Amino acid sequence: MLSKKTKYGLKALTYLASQSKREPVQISEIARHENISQKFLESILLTLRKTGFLGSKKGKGGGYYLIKEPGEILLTTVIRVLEGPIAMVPCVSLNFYEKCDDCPDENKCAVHKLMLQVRDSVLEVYRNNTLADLISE
Amino acid sequence: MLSKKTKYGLKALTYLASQSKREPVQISEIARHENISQKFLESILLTLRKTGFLGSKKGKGGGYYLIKEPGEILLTTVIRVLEGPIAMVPCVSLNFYEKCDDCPDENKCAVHKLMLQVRDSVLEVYRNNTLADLISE
DNA sequence: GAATACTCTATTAAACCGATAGGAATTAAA
DNA sequence: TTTAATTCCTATCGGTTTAATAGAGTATTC
Repeated sequence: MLSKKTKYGLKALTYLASQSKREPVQISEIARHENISQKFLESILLTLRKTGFLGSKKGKGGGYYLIKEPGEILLTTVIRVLEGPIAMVPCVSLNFYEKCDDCPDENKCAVHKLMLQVRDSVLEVYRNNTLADLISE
Repeated sequence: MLSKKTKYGLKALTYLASQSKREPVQISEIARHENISQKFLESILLTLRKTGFLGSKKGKGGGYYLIKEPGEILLTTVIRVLEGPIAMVPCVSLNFYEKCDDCPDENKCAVHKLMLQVRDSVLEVYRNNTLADLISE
């Protein structure tokens, strides 16, 4: 299941991407427009800023804005920041690899074999999509 | 993340599938061979029996066994039983569809658009694999 | 009838998730 | 210079899920 954090984060990003101008948009506006709990959204936008997707401006007239072009923001990176590993098991994760406790030999493991395929096919989807692709015309 | 339930279930199924004879295999043997908590595995095998993948025999010499050929067992069905929906959001699920509370229009939703693609690509992987494909030669 | 092994229900501990609270820091405008 | 608006940060909470365990119950074989 996709966490609400990721879901809300993606929605907020696309909302920002669909703005005609790159000017600060307030949390409250995004929350209202996307039906998201404002306080929860706060924490999400904060991590998106700390991880380099958003810029922010404090104080009156402040808000959040994209600091890259939507076409340059790959979904792989967004998902990894918000949701964590793309792989469904750590033993097939590219960025968060961990060996299984059980499982003496990965190459003979059915789960490993299957989840490798899943990882690759999901990864391809994410790699083929930027934020720009998600904005509906 | 894949739950341990699904992981263990898949391992148990492939272990049973790799048996030369379709004779009952005891829970304890599977648990030992795959490094799984026996009690936990018990409940998993029980649901696999109730959902038509396994047969069982009680008493001495009893155990669990496959009741279909490994080549006939699609991963889609196994995953749905053990893990639940394949889709990452209910609004793109084929078998467990639910509308989102937020989100006035699915067709304009970025998350929906993306997760549709993910669902399709994952589904293709599961559809192209049977239990037989997961057994290492 | 005794041993074996599946069946079922209940409980637990830990982890995670979504949401909330409250105040500190910063900025713009009056 | 004061006030209002807004992000920033930390802490916490209730609920749910997960993985595992315990133990009694039931069926079968030898």
